[in-house]
Amino acid sequence: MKSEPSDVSIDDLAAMPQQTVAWYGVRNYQARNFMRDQMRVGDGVFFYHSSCDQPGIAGIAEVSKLAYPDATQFDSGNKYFDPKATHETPRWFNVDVRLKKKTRLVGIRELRTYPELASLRILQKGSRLSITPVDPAEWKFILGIL
DNA sequence: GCCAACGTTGGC
DNA sequence: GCCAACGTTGGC
Repeated sequence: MKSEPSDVSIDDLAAMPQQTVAWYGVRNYQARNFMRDQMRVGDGVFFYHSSCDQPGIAGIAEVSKLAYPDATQFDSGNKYFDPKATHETPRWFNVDVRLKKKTRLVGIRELRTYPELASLRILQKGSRLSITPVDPAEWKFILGIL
């Protein structure tokens, strides 16, 4: 899961109550569907810093709450407000994510050097999705290089 | 700041 | 349903 550290960094997450953050503001249908349809409590998450000086994996987290409606879609003063969303039929969801541990920063450049990660979604050309699945083999491999 | 690669919008 | 125009993402 990508986060801009200027918004929420791994250290910000560590400082939050229960070291948990609601993953609000996702306004992409594919990313939403991953959260809503596939992510389950206890699923592992790589916390990735994007759009910053040192993009890369900054820590490990886990899903701590199943998908639920993203409150920001109903707030007309919020930048993530969606006039087409209603409480009856919410359009956007978020999960809660809890920090497991901060790791060394594994930069995207380093990630690209491993043949084992050649098909990692985030490394594919044109991949802009903020939430992407990680294969079990990729997950294990990355754990091994931390 | 650039720009490739997407996603979304809206007229037709 | 097509597709041009526009907006966004995100590494560099």
